[in-house]
Amino acid sequence: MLEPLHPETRTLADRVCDQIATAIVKGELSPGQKISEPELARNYGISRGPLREAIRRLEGWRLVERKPHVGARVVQLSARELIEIYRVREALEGMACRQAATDMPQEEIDDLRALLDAHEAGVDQQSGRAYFQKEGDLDFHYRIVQGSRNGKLLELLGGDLYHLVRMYRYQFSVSSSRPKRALKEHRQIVDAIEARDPELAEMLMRRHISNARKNIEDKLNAQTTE
Amino acid sequence: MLEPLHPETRTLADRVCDQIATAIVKGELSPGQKISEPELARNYGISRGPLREAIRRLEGWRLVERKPHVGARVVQLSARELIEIYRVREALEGMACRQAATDMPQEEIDDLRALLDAHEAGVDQQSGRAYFQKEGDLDFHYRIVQGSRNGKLLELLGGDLYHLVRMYRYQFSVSSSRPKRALKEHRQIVDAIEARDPELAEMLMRRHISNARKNIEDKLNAQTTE
DNA sequence: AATCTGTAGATTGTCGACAATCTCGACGTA
DNA sequence: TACGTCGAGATTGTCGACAATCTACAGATT
Repeated sequence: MLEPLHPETRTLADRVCDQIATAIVKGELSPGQKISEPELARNYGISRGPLREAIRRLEGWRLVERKPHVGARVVQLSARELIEIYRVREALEGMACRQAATDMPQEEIDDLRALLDAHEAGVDQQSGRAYFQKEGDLDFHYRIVQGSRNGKLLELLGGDLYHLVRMYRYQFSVSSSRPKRALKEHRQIVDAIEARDPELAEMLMRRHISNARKNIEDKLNAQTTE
Repeated sequence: MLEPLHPETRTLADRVCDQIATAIVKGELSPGQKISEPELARNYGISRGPLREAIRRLEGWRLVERKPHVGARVVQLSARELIEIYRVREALEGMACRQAATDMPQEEIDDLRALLDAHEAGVDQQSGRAYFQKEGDLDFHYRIVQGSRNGKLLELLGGDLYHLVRMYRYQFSVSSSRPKRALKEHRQIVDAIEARDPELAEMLMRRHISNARKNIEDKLNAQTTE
């Protein structure tokens, strides 16, 4: 049984969907910007059929909003929505963390510790700082959700919400202005999971995300007030 | 300013998407059944273009699963997935209920009580029993999520999860074999919300959904063991 | 000047046709 | 008989063209 030699087994619409999603997350397509089907089709070198299918899926991921007979626009998340997302994360990831304390295999816990070590090295030195603070943090959270062994949870957090949070981080470029503090909280969480203490693990995760939310709220208030 | 007289302002793909979603939820399209694009297109009297877009969105709603170059199938949710959904609901609706206790307007609380009265009347008499137990219960939960005033929460619970739970109820036709008990729990929840007691409201909702989950687990175990 | 109307252009929605890929049964070989 | 190969048919993926709708600007009217 050979792995697919054909370099592209996935469909055009699938690939373009990922490309557009990345472009939106990284801000190459500005929030609120109108999405012109003919233009995008030319850019990606495909016809409008697959492109429209890709847009339909992005709509499901809440990365674009569509009005019939008018067109699609890149979502523009408000401060309010961002706070809402963090409240949802608090509930969901709190639960994920509790279940991870029960079901996450020791091997994955070890990997998680290794990840944190890498983060620490990245925080100390200037190089790679952006990466570890932006995507690395999400990677940590993602792994814990995986550890919960709850597929629906992974779908929700790893799907819609994950994209939106990544998008927010790139847009506001507020890569967690409290890296050392966050790293310490991460270590506490892993400790609780390894100690197989579900209550503590959930509590720590909720507090961790709650702290992040308050941090954002303060920044947004400062921006608005100044 | 007139409301649209044009009977159908929505797009073909949108309408067909809803039609197919309903058909799946009600079991007219069996779980696991293959979705033939040419056949469905003929049935609904449209071409394959809009149909494919509809399928793409259904895929986002987790009502169908698609494999490239093979086709789409109606999802078939396992007992495990069903339990997972209920655990997610426990976390999310618990939070929704807590926020509803803070932010839900008195007017909506009154409406909610009226809804419960209607349910009680429906439970007593045989007629309409199926409705109140199936959709009525979901209606109750939906309104509380609305009361939380958290848009993301409404998207998550009112989107993917809502469809899947409805689908499960039709498929297994286990319309809550504990209607009186459930109704009593509903009333307690509304009381807690009206008393503006967030902690109690969350706790009661979590226990309510947890009870429903255990109820399902027992039934599934009985089915498997017998 | 401000508002309304109507037309031109562009964009979105829909369709049918063609190409690429998969499915499944027939055939041949060990 | 069991297994692998091959090919016909059907299905999915992609494309370009046409129809329906919206947007924006120019001109007319009060």
